Amino acid sequence: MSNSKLYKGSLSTIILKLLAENNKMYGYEMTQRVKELTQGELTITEGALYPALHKLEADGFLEVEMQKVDNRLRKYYKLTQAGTQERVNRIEELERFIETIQGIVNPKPSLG
Amino acid sequence: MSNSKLYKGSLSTIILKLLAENNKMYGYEMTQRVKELTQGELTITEGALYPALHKLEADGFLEVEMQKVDNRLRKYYKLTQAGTQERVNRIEELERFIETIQGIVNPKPSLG
DNA sequence: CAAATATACCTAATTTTCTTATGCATAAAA
DNA sequence: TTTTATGCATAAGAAAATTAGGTATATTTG
Repeated sequence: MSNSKLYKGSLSTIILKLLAENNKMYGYEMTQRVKELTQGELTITEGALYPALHKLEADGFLEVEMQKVDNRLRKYYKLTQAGTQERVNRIEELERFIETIQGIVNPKPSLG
Repeated sequence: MSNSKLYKGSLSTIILKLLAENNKMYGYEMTQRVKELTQGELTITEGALYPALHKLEADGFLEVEMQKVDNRLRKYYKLTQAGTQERVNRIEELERFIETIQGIVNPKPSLG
């Protein structure tokens, strides 16, 4: 039941935000963290996550570091300097969107 | 400058919300209303709007009424009964998304 | 009066960003 | 031993935008 719809365009912002708070994370870890943070409301699918990570890396916002744990390979991502700046922009944009859409969904009556 | 990004998936919710408050509206009017409501922050492009209106109509959520004003044709849309219900669902979904994403962007520290 | 802007609709090509469905591999649990 | 969990990946397809046109009338501006 439930499971909030992921509005297209918000995923990479979520990734940048997670990495800003955790220094380095690997893909699978992100899917689990989002489940925790949202009490299961939001599920990041791997089909969406991995291509998004690759794109952020190609754009120079993330850098990669491989690590073997329990004989399984993990691909750790962390923010580059450009990624740190991009995160600020994206969060700002997301917050502006939320304010903006609340101006439509919960319009304040004009004064006067 | 500015102009908030429209997260993909939110447009039809905006349309349903506008029609719930204005009984009937035509496309061009919606683009202007959104500009007003958001102080120019959000611009609904016609390339996005018209296909979205057609889809909502095809899905049975909107009905159409033509009207000629000043020798120009207007296509007024209004909610059907199904559309009125759909509006409730979509607004709910959007608000759940906003709460959910704020749980990620502004996570509350766990108690204890 | 001519040109630009505003009003009003539309669509087609392309791009972005998902979902769904796979595939591979190792480890732990049932 | 089969399922679930961990961990990566991609490919086909769908959804929903952007961008860039097109048509037509009315109004404003230089």
